[in-house]
Amino acid sequence: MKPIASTDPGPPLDLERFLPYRLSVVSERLSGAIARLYQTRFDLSIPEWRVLAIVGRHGPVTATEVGQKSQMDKVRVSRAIARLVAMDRLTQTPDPTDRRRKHLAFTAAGAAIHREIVPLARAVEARVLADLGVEESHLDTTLTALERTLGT
Amino acid sequence: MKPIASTDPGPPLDLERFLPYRLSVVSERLSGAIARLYQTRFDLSIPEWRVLAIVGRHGPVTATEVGQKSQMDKVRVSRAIARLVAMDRLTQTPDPTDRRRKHLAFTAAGAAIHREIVPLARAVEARVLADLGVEESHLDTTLTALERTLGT
DNA sequence: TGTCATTAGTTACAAATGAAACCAATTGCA
DNA sequence: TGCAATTGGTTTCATTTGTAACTAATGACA
Repeated sequence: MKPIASTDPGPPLDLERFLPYRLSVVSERLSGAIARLYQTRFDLSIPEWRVLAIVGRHGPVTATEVGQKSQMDKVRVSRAIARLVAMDRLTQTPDPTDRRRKHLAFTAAGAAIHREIVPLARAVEARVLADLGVEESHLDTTLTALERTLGT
Repeated sequence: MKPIASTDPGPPLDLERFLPYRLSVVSERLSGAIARLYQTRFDLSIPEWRVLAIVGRHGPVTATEVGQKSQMDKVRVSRAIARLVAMDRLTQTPDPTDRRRKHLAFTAAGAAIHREIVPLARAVEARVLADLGVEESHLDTTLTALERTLGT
């Protein structure tokens, strides 16, 4: 009988079986693939993509709202917006009742890009889900559970 | 009957329901929490942590092997190792048969840290899994499936 | 009203990251 | 052998990111 000291590290930890590591690798792969796709095809970064998605889904919004809905901090949001405005994909119109806020809306070019990227995103997602096979059904509930325990 | 043009974007895309986004947010949260933990307690970054885990699990290894086993590119590995060596947590001994390679091993300090961080990592993982409840059982198979389709 | 605290958004600075160039050692092969 | 191609690992440079400080505008409340 081997006594177990309270600091006994136990068996060595297998990185390949460690949940946070696996999650990170998988997420990194998927995001990376999508990032390359949008980068080469639309000169669009992931943060910029998220901003477009939020504007497309929720209409004219402020930077703060974008941040809340996209889980990005305000600096990242600010920079993504700045670039989208510079590329003439978004317009900023000051809120008359609070001149700190600016409402974001698509330009024609922005709307056009949005119309292109949404189906593309769906297609990528659909392909992954199809490849997943039977596990596909569990994925949503598993992610929901993770979001719950990690406090979205 | 509305005809559907081939470019019809369909309903606006909900970021909160978009798989790559959800995966990224969840992974980011978990990794972030762990990163802060290791940073404040051991002055250890995630890449450094991964290197220690690999050395602890696979014994003396080279930088290239670390890269393969931890899914990190060689630059990140090189820098993590450099810092671990500078902090006297790892030793590098040149391979006599190939003087480009250096075998990495723990110093006493490195081994001590490794003994501390592994149980801590397990504890974090265990807490998440416990919080997951019934979904816990699906998580592993779901991740395995994702790894398969995304090509680990 | 006047002032202090808060909020929206930007900027400045430092750290992390990756692509590409790089050096040194080894291998393949004429 | 000798030389080109490859491999292990590091460095350089540009880009991305986050923290903290900042400006401007609004709100709270004496």
